[in-house]
Amino acid sequence: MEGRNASDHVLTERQARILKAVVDQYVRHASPVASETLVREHGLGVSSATVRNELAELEARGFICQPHTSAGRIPSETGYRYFVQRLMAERQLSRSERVTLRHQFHQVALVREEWLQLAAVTLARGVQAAAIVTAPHMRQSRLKHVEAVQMQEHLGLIIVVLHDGTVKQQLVTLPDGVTQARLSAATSRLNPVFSGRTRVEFSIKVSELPEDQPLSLDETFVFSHVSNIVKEIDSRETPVYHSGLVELLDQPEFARSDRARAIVELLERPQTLRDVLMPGSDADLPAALVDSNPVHVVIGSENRWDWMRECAVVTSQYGLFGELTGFIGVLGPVRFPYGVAVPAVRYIARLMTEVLVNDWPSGSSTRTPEEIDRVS
Amino acid sequence: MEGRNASDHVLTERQARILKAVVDQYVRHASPVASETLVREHGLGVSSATVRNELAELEARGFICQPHTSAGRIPSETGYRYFVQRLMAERQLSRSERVTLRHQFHQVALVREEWLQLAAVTLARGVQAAAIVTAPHMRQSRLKHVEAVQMQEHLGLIIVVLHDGTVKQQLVTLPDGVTQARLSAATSRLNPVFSGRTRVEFSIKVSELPEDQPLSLDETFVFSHVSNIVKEIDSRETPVYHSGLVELLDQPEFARSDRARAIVELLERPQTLRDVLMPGSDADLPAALVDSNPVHVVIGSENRWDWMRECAVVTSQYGLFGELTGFIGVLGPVRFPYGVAVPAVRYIARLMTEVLVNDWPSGSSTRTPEEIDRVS
DNA sequence: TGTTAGCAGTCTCGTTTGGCGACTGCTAAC
DNA sequence: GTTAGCAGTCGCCAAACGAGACTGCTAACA
Repeated sequence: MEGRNASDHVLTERQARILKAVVDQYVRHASPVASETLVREHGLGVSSATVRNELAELEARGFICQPHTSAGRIPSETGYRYFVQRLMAERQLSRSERVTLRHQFHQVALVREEWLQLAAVTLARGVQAAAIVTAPHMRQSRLKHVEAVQMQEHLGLIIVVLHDGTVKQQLVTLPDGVTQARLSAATSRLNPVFSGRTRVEFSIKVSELPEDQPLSLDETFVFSHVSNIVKEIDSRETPVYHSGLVELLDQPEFARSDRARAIVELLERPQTLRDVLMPGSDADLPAALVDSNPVHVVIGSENRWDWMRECAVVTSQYGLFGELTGFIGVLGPVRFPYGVAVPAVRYIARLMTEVLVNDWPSGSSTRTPEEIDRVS
Repeated sequence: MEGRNASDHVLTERQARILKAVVDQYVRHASPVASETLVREHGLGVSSATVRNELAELEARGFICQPHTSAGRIPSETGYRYFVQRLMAERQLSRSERVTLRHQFHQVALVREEWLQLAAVTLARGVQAAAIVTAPHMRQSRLKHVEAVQMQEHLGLIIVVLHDGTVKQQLVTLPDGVTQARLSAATSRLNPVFSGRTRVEFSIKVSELPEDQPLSLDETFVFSHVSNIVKEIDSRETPVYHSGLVELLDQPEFARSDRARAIVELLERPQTLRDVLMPGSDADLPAALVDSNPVHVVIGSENRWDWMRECAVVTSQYGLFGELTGFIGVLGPVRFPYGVAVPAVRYIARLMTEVLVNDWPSGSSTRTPEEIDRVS
């Protein structure tokens, strides 16, 4: 081991070809790859001895390593990282795949739960790994409309509709003598105050009412309940959907039952999943990656948690940035088909943004599907 | 092997004690139990040789078996079945456990999703196995109330409230010129027709309107959308919640990765989960079990599917029978702590029924918590 | 007739051993 | 700089072995 490392200088073209071949081969077959195999299956045009010399060089510089003396080589994390940034061929989705996907997505776009579940299932199947999707979330919910319905003598239902399409209802106990008419009167005066405002904003608005028009008892009753409901929505964690646990368990890395257990435990904990999806601060990333809708790749020990050093994640964000956004990602072993995962995550994120923008009530953008396909 | 079998005659009291000891011991330690161990840890008051003789008898009659010649005994399915029906000591929940549980359940009773998830998590933790819960489901939804809200010029939201507390909304495209006032007019005429009726009933009611008061265009518009929404609810599968996959994977039976895979695949398929929970026809069960809220125990090859012959399930139904019901159950290996699972499932089912009856809008029963505790 | 001690017999499981095969690194020739 | 050839290393696997765990049986005993 000399003091050289990956950043000393770039790889020769042949070294790069060999490294790429090693990664491709290992990702496919999950067992250390031999020099012989490389020349046989990757048409390198040189003998295995030459390849062995190059492999020794690549190993000395930290791109690959040997599990033991007489085994083939496997990529190191440095090797994967170099592969992802410079060598990887992204496998684009075919035109017909994209048409099918868009069709499916728009079809279920209005049922939030199914829509997000579809995204997770699609990603998981496409990449053969576990996919995770968080629901789109507004930093501060804006109200659209409020209804109050009397259901029995003392039982009412308050329904809150948000700008992002969320509908939330809560059963409440009604004071004596409250009727549907009184509830309707209250909501019809409150709705103009609520509409388009966040929780804090409408609290202020109510406190600014002229002294000669204070809220009636009924109105105060509805107002306080609505305020509580919205408060709860704002503080609540967005739901997380996932799919593809089976695909993950099929990978040899998770055949050992303790690893399987760890993965299952991870996927059963929504809070941890959310943490996995949220990238760290973008500050330390090269500016080129930050511009629009970047796809983040985190490999092995680059993860924030030690227990994830055997895993890789590919994540992205979708939606209207700073407004209504969610996260999606795929999770797999470090030996991960990055060339499939990265474009898949990128495309699904674009597609979800498109659906959010065009099919949801608060949408205002008019980008067409064709435009989106062209950039992706 | 002689022609004798379990039903020839009952076991002697000592044989029963020994069988019970074998099951208890095996359920706890998951390894074949030896005659020596039985006398040492279960105070049988006879020598191991005597126990060996009895074990030979029990084996001849099919209650236990040997994995191989020089191993201890493990219960056969017949053995487990006999244990469950005649020997099992049900471990009742303590008073404080029950108080805590009821408190938790009532606290989240109004948020359906959390309530069902809580049931699954509680069961899974209590039994150390996987728990499955289906949402309560009405055979035919009855409407309570309908709202139609204009959100943008051509965008409306139709909100349907059902008797069982379900709220379902759908975005619709509004015809030209429709206003909030016209929508409100339509719903205020339709609500009396809808209220308390099933989908089929209100279709009939509408067709019976006098000729001089036909539905207006707006009313027809709302009516057809409501009809579709309810139709979809009626035909839709109820959601299924589950928990405890990790607990299951910790059992030695599922250490082998192919078995783990099978279980994970099962739990990821809602439709299969529903099938697992629904008991077969009750017709072939002894009448004593059918009376009220029976707990079903299905062991190994008694299951309807061959791939579940390594599993046992303990299930029950909750809710208002024939009206608004759901299913709950726990799933584990055949080596299952039936003595814990059966009372746990029974109690949670009672508790869920209680919550459904007292905290939900359509409730009418007035059974008190104390009464429920007394019978359980 | 039922119970018990003692013992031979059987089978699993963990460990050891040895051979095979898969690669590599090195050397020397081209 | 490239290649053939070869010695050396190590994981993997199957066979062999010994220890340990229980049983079933036999014969003695209450």
